[in-house]
Amino acid sequence: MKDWIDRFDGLKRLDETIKDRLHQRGQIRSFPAGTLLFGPGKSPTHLLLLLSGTVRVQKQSESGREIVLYRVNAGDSCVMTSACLLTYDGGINAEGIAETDIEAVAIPRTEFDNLIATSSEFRNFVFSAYSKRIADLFFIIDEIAFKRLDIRLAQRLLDMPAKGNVLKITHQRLAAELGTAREVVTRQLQEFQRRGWIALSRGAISVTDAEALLEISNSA
Amino acid sequence: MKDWIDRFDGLKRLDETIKDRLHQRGQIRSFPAGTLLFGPGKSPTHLLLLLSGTVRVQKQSESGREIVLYRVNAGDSCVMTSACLLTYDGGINAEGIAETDIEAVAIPRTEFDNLIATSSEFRNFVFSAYSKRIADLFFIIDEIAFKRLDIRLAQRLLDMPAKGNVLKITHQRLAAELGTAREVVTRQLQEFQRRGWIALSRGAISVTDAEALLEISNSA
DNA sequence: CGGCCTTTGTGACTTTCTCACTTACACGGC
DNA sequence: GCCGTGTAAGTGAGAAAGTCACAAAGGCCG
Repeated sequence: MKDWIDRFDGLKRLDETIKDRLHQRGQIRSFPAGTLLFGPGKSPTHLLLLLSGTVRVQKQSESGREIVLYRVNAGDSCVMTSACLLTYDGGINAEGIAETDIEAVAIPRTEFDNLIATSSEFRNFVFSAYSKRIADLFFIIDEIAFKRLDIRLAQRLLDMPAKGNVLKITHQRLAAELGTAREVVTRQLQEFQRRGWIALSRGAISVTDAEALLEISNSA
Repeated sequence: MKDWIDRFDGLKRLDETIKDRLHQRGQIRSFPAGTLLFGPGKSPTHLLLLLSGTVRVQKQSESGREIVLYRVNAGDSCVMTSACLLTYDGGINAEGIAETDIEAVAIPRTEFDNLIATSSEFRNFVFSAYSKRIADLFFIIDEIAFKRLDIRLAQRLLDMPAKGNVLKITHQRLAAELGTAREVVTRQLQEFQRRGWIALSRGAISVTDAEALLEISNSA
């Protein structure tokens, strides 16, 4: 696993000296799918740069329901959680979960601080990662507050990673993706099925008319 | 306006040299209430440190509705918008508006970068400002997705700055605070009035039973 | 095959949103 | 004082979304 650095757009242009130090101090780690990377009571101690797999960041509400906030993909970094949640311990109860098996480079906090201080490219990398996350958050606030559920559901069905056109996902999880209740998702899915756009089965949804889904998902 | 620096918790402990530089490079500015500080087409060029007044950051949805994302108060900084939106121009369409007359210290972008590089205290200041904002965003996502409107409305009525117990605010604006529709707010306010908790008049709401509002606002 | 756990399905009801108007208020000009 | 003219607030009807409390499958394992 050499030269993982060049997999990160924002890091390519770092000085050679800095790259060396990153290589030296960053530890490559892997975690199996399902690992809780950080969460209430488990604050992150390292900046994670994702080499492969995806991390899902979600929030539990008091009522036990949950909502997906954003995902970190290969090539992205967990900047927000790492840099941020370190300074502020006032109980952000979001959690990060390895959605697939993942590989990541872990950079210790002190080294992170060091890099920020020495490299303007690295600063750029970090701040633009922040921006992206914040844009994501703004986006989902907008969606939850103002968009119709059928549209959002259709979008998710199209976005979701699928094998062939079959998604392996439960209604419960889809509800968490959208920040709504399971029953609502079930009913909406039934409506889609009734219209012949999808076919439902236990733990899986197969998309039979992606066109139609796309059309409705663009309809606002 | 000397020693504004000490008004910011996170900056008190800066080195004297750094403080001097801040004094030198930061320009004190004031803006009247209603000024658009940044927004679509007006990206921020400075980091603003608020000395007095409050800034409201909100987002317009495509449908024309709006929702308040967070507020920046005296002693806070517009870190998010400044540092962040500079690196990322992918159209974050949030806007910052002076809600009252405000006074702020403006730090040019280059100087900001410089400070980040040289002072670990400043880094801390910035990152913890970020954390706070992000925590705010997580919080409102949670609220919008899961909390009942009557409860949220009651909370806002209590939080809102009031003279005596009269709030000068329109239903429209309250709706934006909560990310909902005006009619919904109107009806809910009527219900509160019917119960004798508030009295409504054009452009103003007077709270007559704060106890009751408090009780309902804690009821979940 | 019979438990047992997870996932789905449903009815009945409440809350919230939307649309399309109507009514009230406030202020400035005449 | 009366009259426009905006802005703010009120309303009815119907649709969408969320809640609650169960009922029915589906799979897996002994």
